[in-house]
Amino acid sequence: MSRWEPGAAERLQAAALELFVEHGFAAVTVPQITARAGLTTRTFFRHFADKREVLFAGEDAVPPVITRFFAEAPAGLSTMQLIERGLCEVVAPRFAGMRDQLRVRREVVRSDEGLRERELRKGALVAEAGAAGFRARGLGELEAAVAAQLAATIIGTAVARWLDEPEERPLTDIVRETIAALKDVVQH
Amino acid sequence: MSRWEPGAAERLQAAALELFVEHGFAAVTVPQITARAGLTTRTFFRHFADKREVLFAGEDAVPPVITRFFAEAPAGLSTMQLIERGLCEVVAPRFAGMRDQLRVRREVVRSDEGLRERELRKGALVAEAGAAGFRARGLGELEAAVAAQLAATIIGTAVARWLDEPEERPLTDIVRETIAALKDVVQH
DNA sequence: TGCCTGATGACACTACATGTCGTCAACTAG
DNA sequence: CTAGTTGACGACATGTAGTGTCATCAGGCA
Repeated sequence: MSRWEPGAAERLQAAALELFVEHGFAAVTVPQITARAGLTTRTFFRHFADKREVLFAGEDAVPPVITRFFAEAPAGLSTMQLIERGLCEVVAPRFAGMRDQLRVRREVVRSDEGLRERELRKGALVAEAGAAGFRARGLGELEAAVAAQLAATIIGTAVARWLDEPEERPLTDIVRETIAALKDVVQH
Repeated sequence: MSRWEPGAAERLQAAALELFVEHGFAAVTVPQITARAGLTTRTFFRHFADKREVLFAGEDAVPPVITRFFAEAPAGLSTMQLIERGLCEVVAPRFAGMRDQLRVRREVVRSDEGLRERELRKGALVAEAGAAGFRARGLGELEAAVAAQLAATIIGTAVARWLDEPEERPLTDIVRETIAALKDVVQH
């Protein structure tokens, strides 16, 4: 048996989310979180770089997934085909079954400017991984940057709509609708 | 004659930028900034919500400009025409003559994650103003959100390239190149 | 002359974040 | 079986960001 209960980071995340929902992000202090998790303040900052990060841990795993997708994707696909495949086969499945949880989390993030900033930064890191992937496939700097931003726009908009709708339907459907809307906007 | 030297906010901005360039954003404390500007710490936070904001004050003026552009734009333009006009006639001129200054500022922002986050947030606020404008012109929720994100992608990518290039050339040219690249990516 | 307004100074205080050291279970080598 | 090592955590100290509150005083106004 261990000297401490295992899963410190997970306990901190759970305690933090509970408290944020109950009292709002700004009103919750780190000592309150650690008290609920049975740990000390110092330990919180060993697991998370700052108070906001406790809501985003795990998203660091996404960029490597993007990189792997590009490495494994078959050659000969057009940029937009690559985006659609990547979003529908790699990104969207990661959200499956998490809709309710994400809706809760989104309410917390929405309520605080600082959290919104962090969310944007995490998205930018994912987009940067995408841009690197496109460059690796031979796209020019400009085209790669644009393509990655397009992908980020599509998935961001699609997920927002997916969470907004009262009834859940497949995220991949919404991704494809968003791509269609984007093509429509660009073409006219 | 006034009891204090006028232009407190401007002095604080100038002092802050100087110090950030000299020592890096993280290494500079607010008391150091206010000492150079001849003010107190408390006064700094009266003018700027936080330490980062001193680099972004003034960008709050952009969303109203976007809103006005949409109100005054002639009817009958397609979405992409509207984006090109808005970026070339309203947004790009605001950057004219500021290239060297923006390059300095960008180096500072690049060096700090927190500043990058704030920059993304400011961009998101501008994009939201754009989305509202498109909605006001009759676009659906999804199309408006996508269109605004496209505009943000175009201007963001274009400005980055404008600042990267060794020789300065018209930002509007680069905007049009970026739009062309985007259409090319989407069409294939 | 006297009142009001607004920007600033002065001071106190909370919370976030970090550096450093001590502790002790679990693991590892011989 | 033992000695040394590792790693997660607690305990303590400290620095910086950010806020609330009240005092001060030049300039405007009646």
